[in-house]
Amino acid sequence: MALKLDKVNRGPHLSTLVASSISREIAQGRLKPGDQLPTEQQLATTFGVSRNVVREAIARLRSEGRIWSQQGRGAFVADQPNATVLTIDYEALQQANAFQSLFELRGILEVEGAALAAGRRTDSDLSAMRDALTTMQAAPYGSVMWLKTDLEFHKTVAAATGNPYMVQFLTFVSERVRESILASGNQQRSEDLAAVTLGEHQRILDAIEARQADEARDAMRQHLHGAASRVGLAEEQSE
Amino acid sequence: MALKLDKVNRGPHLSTLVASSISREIAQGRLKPGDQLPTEQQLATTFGVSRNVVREAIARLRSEGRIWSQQGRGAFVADQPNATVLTIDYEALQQANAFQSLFELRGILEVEGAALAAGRRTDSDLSAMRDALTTMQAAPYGSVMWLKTDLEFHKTVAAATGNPYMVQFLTFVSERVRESILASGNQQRSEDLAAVTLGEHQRILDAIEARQADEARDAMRQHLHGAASRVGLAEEQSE
DNA sequence: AAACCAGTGTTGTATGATAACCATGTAAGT
DNA sequence: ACTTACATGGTTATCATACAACACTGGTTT
Repeated sequence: MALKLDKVNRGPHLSTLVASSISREIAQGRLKPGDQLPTEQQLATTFGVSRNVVREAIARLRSEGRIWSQQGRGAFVADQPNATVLTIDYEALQQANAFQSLFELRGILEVEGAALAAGRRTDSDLSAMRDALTTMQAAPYGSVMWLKTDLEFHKTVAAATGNPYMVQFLTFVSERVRESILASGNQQRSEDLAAVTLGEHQRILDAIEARQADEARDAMRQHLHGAASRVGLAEEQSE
Repeated sequence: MALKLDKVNRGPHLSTLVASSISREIAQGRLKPGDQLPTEQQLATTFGVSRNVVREAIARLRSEGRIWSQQGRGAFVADQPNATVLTIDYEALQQANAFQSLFELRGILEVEGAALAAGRRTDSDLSAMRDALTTMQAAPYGSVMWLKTDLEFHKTVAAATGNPYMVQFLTFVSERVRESILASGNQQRSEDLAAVTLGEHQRILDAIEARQADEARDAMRQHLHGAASRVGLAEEQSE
């Protein structure tokens, strides 16, 4: 059975392909809330897979709250999607403007988070941030270890806000952003950039240590601005 | 009159039970990151279900990023959970400080979103916001319709940013916040409050129409401040 | 010692069958 | 006329089995 779907190589599981395909139908409005999906048998034949695979895809979509199903009736598109879960489509992020939007959202959270952190940080928060910074200094610029500790530093800043959801959301968004950066692979390597980045981090740390919210906000904003250009984001937003 | 019998007697699917059971094992540390899960066959026999059901449960957990599996090797507990999906525990939100944290996060997104909207809104964005405001005027304060259009207004503001993720995140967070408010049920009813709330909305709308970002930010901040007190949030944050 | 190779276990997929359930129509009973 | 019971077809939920693809292991050969 040669599957002649879109050559989406993401995830070698057929159920993943089927799930994202149905999900796309919903997102693009070809399947509206309340609509009944084709029967599992029909889906199986149209996708050229077994009914079992379709069921795994359905189970996934159901757990994401996108559809609901009832025995003897069928499967239907849920009225309010994302009822309990928030997901970000990996493939959609490959488009530049989508990535830029997510980066912007991350920026808002980071910048305001830094300001909050400046007002609330404890001494243990501070030492955690320092630790992350020193380990980042040891790692070579652009390496996996470097990126990891970079994210760790930002996470410690978020943690200093004392707002657990801030940590959760920021981690989630940053993770998606990092994935896209790694996938696109346009990461310049240079020791100069390492020093610049570390300096920006240091400035954030200093501001938070001094409990200066505005300065922290500004430092974070500048850091993200620098990070955007380093990654090759146009950033032609008017202000 | 048919009374509301056990509506959920219709047991959740077996795959859901299996999935949550495995999920609990992970959450409670009996299955640590990196650990290999029992084989599908073993899980099937221990749970007393078919291997097919186990596979649907696995598919679900895999989509949630909790586990990963490889053909010929087995399934393993993922190092970092919540890789692709973001969830918010409904139970945890019942605690006041958790709710307050989520409200704070929502505030950041709303306030900065309003500022962005002021810089980017189109005329159609503006008319959508006006429509939401007029329908809200017609609904009685505190009614379901009122809450719905209230959320709709905020969604139109988010849409005016042109950032789809802003809409997605804000909708998700606001939905959780609204659920908690409805559950707690401490919603005072008063015509005065309706007028006040509508006035706040109007001010936001005017600022966005005039493309004044700072004013929009301030108006939204004040609106949320008012909404917080109306819901009975202490809000003793220092600034 | 390194490369090859067969065997075994596991996941991924396909296929068929059965039970539970829903919706609808029709006949029987009141 | 109205309700109840039954029959029928369609759908999901679940089970069972079989095969293909892949990973790992250990022995054999080179």
